[in-house]
Amino acid sequence: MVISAGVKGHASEERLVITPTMEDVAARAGVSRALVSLVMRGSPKVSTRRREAVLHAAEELGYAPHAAARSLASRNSRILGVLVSDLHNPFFAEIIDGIDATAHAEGFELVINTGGRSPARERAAVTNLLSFRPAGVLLLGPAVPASVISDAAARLPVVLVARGSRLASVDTVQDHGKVGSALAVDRLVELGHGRIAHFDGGRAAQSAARRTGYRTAMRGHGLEPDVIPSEYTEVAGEKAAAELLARGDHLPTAVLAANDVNAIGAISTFGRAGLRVPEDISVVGYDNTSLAAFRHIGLTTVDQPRAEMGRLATEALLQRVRGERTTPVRHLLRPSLVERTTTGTAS
Amino acid sequence: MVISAGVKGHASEERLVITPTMEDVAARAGVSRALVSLVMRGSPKVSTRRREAVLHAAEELGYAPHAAARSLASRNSRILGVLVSDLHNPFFAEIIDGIDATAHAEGFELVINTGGRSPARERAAVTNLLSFRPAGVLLLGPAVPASVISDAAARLPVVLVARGSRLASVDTVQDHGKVGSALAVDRLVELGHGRIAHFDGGRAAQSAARRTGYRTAMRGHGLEPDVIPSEYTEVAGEKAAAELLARGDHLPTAVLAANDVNAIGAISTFGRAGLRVPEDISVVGYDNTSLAAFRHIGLTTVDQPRAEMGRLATEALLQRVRGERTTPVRHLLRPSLVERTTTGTAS
DNA sequence: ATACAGGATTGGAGCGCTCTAACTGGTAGA
DNA sequence: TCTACCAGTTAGAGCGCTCCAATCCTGTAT
Repeated sequence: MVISAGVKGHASEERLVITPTMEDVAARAGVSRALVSLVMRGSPKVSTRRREAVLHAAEELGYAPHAAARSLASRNSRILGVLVSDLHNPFFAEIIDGIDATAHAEGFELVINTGGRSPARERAAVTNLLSFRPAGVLLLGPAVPASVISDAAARLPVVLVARGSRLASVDTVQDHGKVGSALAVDRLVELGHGRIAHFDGGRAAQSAARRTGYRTAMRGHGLEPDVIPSEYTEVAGEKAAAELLARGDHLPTAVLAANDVNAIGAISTFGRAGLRVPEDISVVGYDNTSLAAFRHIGLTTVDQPRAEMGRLATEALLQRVRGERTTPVRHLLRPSLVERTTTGTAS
Repeated sequence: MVISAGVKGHASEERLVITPTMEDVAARAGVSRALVSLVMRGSPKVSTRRREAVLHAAEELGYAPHAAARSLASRNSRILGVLVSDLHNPFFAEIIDGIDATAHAEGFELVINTGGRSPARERAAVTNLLSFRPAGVLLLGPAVPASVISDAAARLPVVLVARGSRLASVDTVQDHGKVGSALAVDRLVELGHGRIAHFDGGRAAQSAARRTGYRTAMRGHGLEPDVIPSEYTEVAGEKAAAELLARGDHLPTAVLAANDVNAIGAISTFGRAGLRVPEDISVVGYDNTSLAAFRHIGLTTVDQPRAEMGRLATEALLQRVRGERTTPVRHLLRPSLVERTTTGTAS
């Protein structure tokens, strides 16, 4: 049986501490640990004299609060978990950019995990994320079954980006693909185009919405839709363009591509075939990736406000975290058309 | 004075616990908390019967260990801190991709922080990162003063990516800019080029190495270096190309641009001036961003293996974390030339 | 001088976990 | 029968912090 314990000691010894604790700062400033805690949390009920003494001591020791200890003791965390289905995809990178800015402005840190496009790995990633007991999580384009999402949502606030949900406990942020396509079609019609083809994105995310929007808009103008199955890649864009060219005469005068990369593929095929863009054929992309902005390319495209999506998702999450809202929010972002040099009046 | 404390109680009550703790699992499995801890850490010294009982109880309760409590108690963490000077830049996004893969394979999680190109914000970000008491930190292209780096390195393993250091306590991972430039020059000379200009990257990172490599290689071939000050942007590339054109006759037959984006700017200016690439002038980029690979662009460029850099950086960091090495490592990655369609024989 | 208010400060318990040392109940050797 | 041993298990302290309640001031009113 230990008789005399209690001599904490290490704080009073003036040896160099590798990673100082609150106790060390308190000893150096000649105050209690609790007071240091108050100062570190910016409490107003500390006298100026003590506050300065504490800050000075902390500075000298190079002290920074231990986040894990802090969140353990306070039973809440300043961490937001982020699951990205694919970090490689710049689309998500730019959304994270928006999340990052908003979260940091509100004093939250990000713990980022990737799913690598595999539902099994994503599931593990979610469990991992939850082990940090974050204040909430943001799932970017997750491929996990809905049950994983509802389980998580039962424990903490969850926001889905680029994926829908019917759960009342989760918020969602997506772009309005139908509107985006319609925007492009409307403008092309305005420019005098009547034969407008659409290269679609196959079974990939958002593809159906864009296709439907295209069809509806065409019919609204009394025009016949002309969908050519394609994919979200450059090669698929080249292939779809080649199919179009193989028709011979009566070519469309404009193409709404599946996305930017697909549009660029189409443009190179048209170019090799001797067609000038936009004089002979107009091309519109989708996403407004940084790619589209290069003068060398100058792609007219539908802008999907990715950073904005990140911001909205984070704000929605923080509202739940703070308990300001319990009803679900469904953000459907309004896309906009960015006109550059690949569109012109119909020939 | 409290006489009878000790009745923790909450574990034995069978009510639904929102976020179960080890205590809850122990109560349900009919064992001690310590045993649950052993099971969760995969200790071999637990009987099969108990192990299964514990895992079963954990499964039923949906229990996952609390990472913060775990790292607080064990005094070490499974977190790696990552500071990105600019998440917006795809160059870093791809490096993070490599870091992410390696770290997760080794069971580490990433806490990512951005500096937003401002040394002051980066400094704050480093402090923030350290508050998580990560096992180590990776600084990607940091702009902070060297003192911040050495302070951090005094506390934990630090690896610098895309920045050099003389500190024995930090490892560095960079690409060998001199070699990359030389590679491009050598190949151009092989193609018969004699007048090769270089648009440089000004004061930005890696710029000096690339410039020096260019100069040395040129002199090695008995050729006169011709450096035109520029920057890592498309606009700067356009401007440098215009300067070149303004010289009138005796134009170079090839240009080694500062980077890919700079090269694309140069190509558009050349194109507008009626020069064909590569028939009239060859252009080589640097970085091999995804941009360069587009067939529409087909840029010949020097490849910098970004994912590989992320992997090497993470491995170096983990070696230090595990105490396997204390001597510094300086990775100088060997770049390679990727030939596409913007280079040809000298006219 | 005495009481009191209210701001400033502090002790101590406890967050969920790990880790050491100690304990348990067999089993085997003397 | 006694001791030794060992795999399996557990109690208890403590990681660095927050938060509550209790205590200590200091100035002002009485």
